[in-house]
Amino acid sequence: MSNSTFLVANIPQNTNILSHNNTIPDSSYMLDNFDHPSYELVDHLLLLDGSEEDCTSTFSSCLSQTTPLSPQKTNRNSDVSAGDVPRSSTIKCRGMKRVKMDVGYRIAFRTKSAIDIMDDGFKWRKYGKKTVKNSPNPRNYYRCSDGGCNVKKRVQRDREDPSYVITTYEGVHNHESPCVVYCSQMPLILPKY
DNA sequence: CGAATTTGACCGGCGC
DNA sequence: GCGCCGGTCAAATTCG
Repeated sequence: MSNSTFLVANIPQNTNILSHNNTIPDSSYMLDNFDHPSYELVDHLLLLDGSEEDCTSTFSSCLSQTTPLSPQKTNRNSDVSAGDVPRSSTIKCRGMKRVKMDVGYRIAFRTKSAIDIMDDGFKWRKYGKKTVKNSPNPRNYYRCSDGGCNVKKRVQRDREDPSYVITTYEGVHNHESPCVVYCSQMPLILPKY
């Protein structure tokens, strides 16, 4: 198996997503602690450098299996929507020059949700929207609105079942989640028994 | 009125 | 080299 992991899980009710620490969370932690009244985490796909897996195709084709797909080259002639998880991302600098760089950490989640944007504790700024080939649903691009934080996420509805939302996080936050900061500043009140 | 979002244009990568 | 496609920029527009 390559350095990617694929898990399928029905997540027990518990705590909020991405509230663990100041980074993209540990996937097992998220799986253990995912909870939100509006969404249900169904699948997640952890992708590290070098993975060539395609989240959308993986999610779409693996709903009934729990083993990882063998890595596949994105093929323009197939019905795979290329680019869900690129091997590396490009960052465009001023003057439309792009600098290729390793993204380091990617993780994709498939959640059943009526809303597109999960409240993960971070503040995101939308910077693009794109209709992708072979998908009726547009893909939305978000960037962490914290200055200096380069984390991005892509949000797209599952092309086979629009009731599912596929969210791909890319990068690691270099700051605390505003939610964590807020909670840590609150006085600790313990219930009396 | 400043911040956030929308959206058309542009760019680079890749396959042919 | 050309065309397709995904990703990003940035001006225009909308929102609070």
